[in-house]
Amino acid sequence: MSDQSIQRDLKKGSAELLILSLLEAGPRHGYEISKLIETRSSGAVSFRVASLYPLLYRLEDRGLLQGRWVEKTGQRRRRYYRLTPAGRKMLVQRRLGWTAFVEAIRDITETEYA
Amino acid sequence: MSDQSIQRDLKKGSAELLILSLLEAGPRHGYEISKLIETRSSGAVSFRVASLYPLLYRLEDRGLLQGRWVEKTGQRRRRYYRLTPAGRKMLVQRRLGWTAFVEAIRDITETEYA
DNA sequence: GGACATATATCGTTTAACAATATATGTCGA
DNA sequence: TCGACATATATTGTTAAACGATATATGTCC
Repeated sequence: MSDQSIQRDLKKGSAELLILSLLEAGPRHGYEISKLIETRSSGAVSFRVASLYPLLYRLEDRGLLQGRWVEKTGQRRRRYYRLTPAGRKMLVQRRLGWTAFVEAIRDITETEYA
Repeated sequence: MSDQSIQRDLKKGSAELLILSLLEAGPRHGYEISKLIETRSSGAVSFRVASLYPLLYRLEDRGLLQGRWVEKTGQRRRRYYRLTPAGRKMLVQRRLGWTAFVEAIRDITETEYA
């Protein structure tokens, strides 16, 4: 397992939390979400389009997001997503789950020599 | 994506860190590692045997662990694994990578209303 | 008009955790 | 003695999420 695939696997469980969090403050479109993830993490984390767009579709299918096409002159068409009430509830759950998981990893991995 | 599969995916990138960490202090066998993960995390994290044993084989194949069969009367045979020098180096990398990842997630997801 | 950022779409590949199942031994109580 | 349970390792096939690659299309800037 390369460092790269570790990074890939690390992302698997956290992607949903990332998207929901970024939509908490208001609607955003896919490309914007992608760039936010990169810039806020200083490049440490990024999602490829072949991961991000299907993830948005899944979240919409599950009723956590609602998408809306917006077309303006001088811009490519964009699909803006906003959190549904169910999405907000799930965000709360995902934050709790992530915190608990990080704590569990710390409990397991902290050195015994400390 | 169910809560259960999220938990599954969360584990994907962290399993290697867990194993390497638990072998830092000395050799352990697979079943022991499995129980340690459960007890130290108070049941929050556990790996099934169909995940754990193949992972140990992969780590040994990659030269990060070295396994040794130990048979004692009054006990089932056990395979004890210890960290190789390469495994210790990898452990350092995995700790750094995990910390960086957790920080990145925090940077991306922290609420904008704070 | 050429390079690059913006913006979305999708096929096929990879791979790690797991459910299920199997084998085998030791312990403890009824 | 027999059944239940913990200990201990092994393996087959399934599932699902990120990604590489590729595609389409528009806006900007030199």
